[in-house]
Amino acid sequence: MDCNCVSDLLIPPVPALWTPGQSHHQALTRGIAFPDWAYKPESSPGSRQIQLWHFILELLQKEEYNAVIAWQGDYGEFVIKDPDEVARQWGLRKCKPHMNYDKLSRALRYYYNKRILHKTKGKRFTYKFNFSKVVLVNYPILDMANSPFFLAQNHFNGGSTAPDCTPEAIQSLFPRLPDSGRGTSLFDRGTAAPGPDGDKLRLDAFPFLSTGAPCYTKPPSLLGPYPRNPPFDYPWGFNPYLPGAFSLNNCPKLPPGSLYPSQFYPNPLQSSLSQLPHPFSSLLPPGEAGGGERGAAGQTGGTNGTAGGQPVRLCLPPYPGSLLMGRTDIGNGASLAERERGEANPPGTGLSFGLAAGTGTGRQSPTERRGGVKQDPESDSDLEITDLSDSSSDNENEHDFNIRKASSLASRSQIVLDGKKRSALPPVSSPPATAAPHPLKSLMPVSPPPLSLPLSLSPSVALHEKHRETETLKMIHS
DNA sequence: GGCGGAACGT
DNA sequence: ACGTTCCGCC
Repeated sequence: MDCNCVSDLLIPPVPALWTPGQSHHQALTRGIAFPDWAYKPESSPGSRQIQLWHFILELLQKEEYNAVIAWQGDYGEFVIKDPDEVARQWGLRKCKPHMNYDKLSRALRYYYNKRILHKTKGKRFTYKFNFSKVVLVNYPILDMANSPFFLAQNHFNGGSTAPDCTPEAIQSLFPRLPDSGRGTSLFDRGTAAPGPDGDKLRLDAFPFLSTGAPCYTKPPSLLGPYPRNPPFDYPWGFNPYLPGAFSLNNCPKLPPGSLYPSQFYPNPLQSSLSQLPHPFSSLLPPGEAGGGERGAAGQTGGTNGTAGGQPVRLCLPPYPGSLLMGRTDIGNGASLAERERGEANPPGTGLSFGLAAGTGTGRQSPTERRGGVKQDPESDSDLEITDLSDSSSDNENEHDFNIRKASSLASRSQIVLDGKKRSALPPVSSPPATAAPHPLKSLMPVSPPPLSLPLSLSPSVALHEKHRETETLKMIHS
């Protein structure tokens, strides 16, 4: 081919697996680590070209592109500050030298119908991700059943399995996992009629769940959450963005034998999403919702802020109310209100940030960076979204549910936060493991019992987790 | 700038 | 399917 603009740009010469003591630089400079399959050349069998929304997330995640594209405004909202540059980068990625913002934006507009994106009206070059969809579609497998988010989603779907959590959807998230290229499903689908029991997740198909290679023995959602600095704890223990647990932003070095064993492969998208903030932040009083950093930083070019005096990269979308509501972005309370007030977005209302992008050193402009090493997670997460409900119109039942659910969840999070304040969960740097109650577990009394699926990952781990769970419950109830 | 139809490519 | 390219319209 006369176009070599993909492989040499996208496939960084980095080890496929992140392990403690390995590839730290690569991982930490971007605050992420990618699974090996994420580095497959796009020309490799079974691979497909990166999708635009993923590329956008990728840019949003990169510190050096903050002047080009950045989270700004409402939750999931981002601004293309330099449309030409974004288009140029996209053209680079896709070997389309004549790409421009007009064309790119046409592609973005195609996402409207898919509910992946929508336009923030009245704000130039501003779009908004529908993270409830993105996240749900991309992270349904691990611990969703235990999360209020999942419950909410279920609720909205009449108690049936969330449509986006179908085996097909999950399969689509990992189209290039080792077996997928050979047509092996992630699911052992029963030969009988498909159904709730007919589809079993093939855990062994997930490299990060496998037991062969040195690897995290269980997904982070099953581990106790890696201790996060308040207010970034996820009360239900399942962070749909899967941040701190293995986000290298928060745990730059996973000590051997730590709560988080050696390696876990984050989904590249998840890595992007790992920078999302506390989902409940807007439900909490401002003082509890992240220090109010967002309001100041978010609208002022919004690339940086401070936390604890340390420079923190704020490349995060604001509060995911949509997640909480288990609805599309449009369906969440904040966005609904936002729409009603013409999408005006008062900054600083309950918006907070997670910490992201570790080093903060040596920022490069995209221009400086051109020709440099690029990476491409190139996840092929399909986002063909089947949203049974019309996101543009909330019926009263859903609205009512939203309110009830929100208050319920808010109180839950408050409980956890209160508990945290008193019990002083160890910070990120603290010795982990048994001392850290699992926020999800702490919610067990009000949550349905966990499905057996995740716990079956590893008997020993399951036992250990069970033990911890018991311990946690003791703590909570004492 | 933003939208979406249409034809087209891969 | 997912854009890319072009374009008329607002």
